[in-house]
Amino acid sequence: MSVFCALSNEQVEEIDNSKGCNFYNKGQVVFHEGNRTNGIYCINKGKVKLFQIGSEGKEQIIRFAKAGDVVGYRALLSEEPLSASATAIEDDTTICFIPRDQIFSMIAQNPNFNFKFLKMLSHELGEAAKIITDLAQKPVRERLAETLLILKDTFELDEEKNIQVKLSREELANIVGTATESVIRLLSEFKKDKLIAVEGRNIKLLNIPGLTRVANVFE
Amino acid sequence: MSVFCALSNEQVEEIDNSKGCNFYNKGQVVFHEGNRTNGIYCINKGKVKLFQIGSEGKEQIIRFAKAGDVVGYRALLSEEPLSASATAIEDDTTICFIPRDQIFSMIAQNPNFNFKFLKMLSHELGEAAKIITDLAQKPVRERLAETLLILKDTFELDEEKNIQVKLSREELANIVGTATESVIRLLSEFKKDKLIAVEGRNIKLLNIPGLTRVANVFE
DNA sequence: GATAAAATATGACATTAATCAGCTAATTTT
DNA sequence: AAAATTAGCTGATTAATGTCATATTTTATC
Repeated sequence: MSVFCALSNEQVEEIDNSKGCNFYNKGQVVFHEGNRTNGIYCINKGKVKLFQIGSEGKEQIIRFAKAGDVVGYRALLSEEPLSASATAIEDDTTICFIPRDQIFSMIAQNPNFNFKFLKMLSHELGEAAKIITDLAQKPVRERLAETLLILKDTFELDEEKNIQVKLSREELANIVGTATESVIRLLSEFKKDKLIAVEGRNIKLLNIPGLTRVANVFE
Repeated sequence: MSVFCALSNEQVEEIDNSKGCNFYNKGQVVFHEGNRTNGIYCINKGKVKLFQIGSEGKEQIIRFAKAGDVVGYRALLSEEPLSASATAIEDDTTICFIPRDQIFSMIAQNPNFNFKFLKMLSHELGEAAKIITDLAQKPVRERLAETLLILKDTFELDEEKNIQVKLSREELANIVGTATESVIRLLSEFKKDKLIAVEGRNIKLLNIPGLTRVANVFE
């Protein structure tokens, strides 16, 4: 549920008047880690990945955002530089920029909007803690299975159980925190075990309970 | 800087009247992962560790809190169960509980207090993202060096450069995400390289630039 | 202060996963 | 359409780190 559903009609209109929309093709940069931001970005259409560059120059994907999601709010609210870069992972991704003052005045005026932000941030923080525990404790195989399940929850499956996002093997590796080759090998294992079907970048989840077992998730 | 410095004198007094303070000895549980919380916990004195239990029953330390810090706010604000457990890591740790209604009404009444929370949450989220990237990409040796530097920033050094917190090798391993034996071996390596001195649970940082180099941190 | 228990230390070994190399398939560019 | 680039795949090898066994030291308990 978007933070903006907390706004009144007038407030939505106010935002509509001040916001600027931009189009991005796959691979185009929305914002860059380390820069300052002066507002937040709302995904209207398409998908983006948020990632940091580690000390060896390797990309680490922190999270994804899709239509209805907001990115860049962390840096705005903490008044720190952007902690991650964002790039579109689909063509025709449409993103609106809402300037800082708009956001701050609405937080001040509208308690609901404010609580939505508090809730969103604290929820994200809980998700981050789970990821930390998994990265620290689970082997690669389990983390990959879990990543597939998280992608399912984030982007949903179509009628044929395909995860509704297309990622390269390398990008999957950059979520899981492993080498591209390991992802390739493990995906074929999952395929052999009839847990998934793979066609290029299309991944079909054939056996979700099975994947959940591999991921060793119990919630 | 504590969130409470945003409060007026009357508000501080109001909290003082409603809050309940408790004492905890080393090892005692402040709250338990999975439970609901109905307020937040302010550390008055002492130190606590926040941790999750991973799927194999292993503890993963997510963060620490010391006098002036607040814990339990994530679960309160997200209206989710507590994502971590908290236990005291020092004797005579004193913690006050501030009930939910107090907090929510102050957030609503006092924009400064509100922004402090937004800032604290979004800052934490940025720290979590860094930890994720490090866990995913850095080898154990670098992560241990970095952990020592983070402990230094959190708890500071005394006049003799000792980190002002006492942790077991196992606890260090549960921050780094490694085996206790690996921590033991790496600490002796660091000792041999004159980066640190170790006396029981006392760790002296002899060469911070050296440790920074090992941790491969560039900020 | 003796005994038990827990924490720390060390070595040998097993396992996981990264790296490297080479090869094939798929895209993109010209 | 050919050439070039990128992505995906596979096998062999190496390096990192976890596990297990055992010894030693420290701390807690009686």
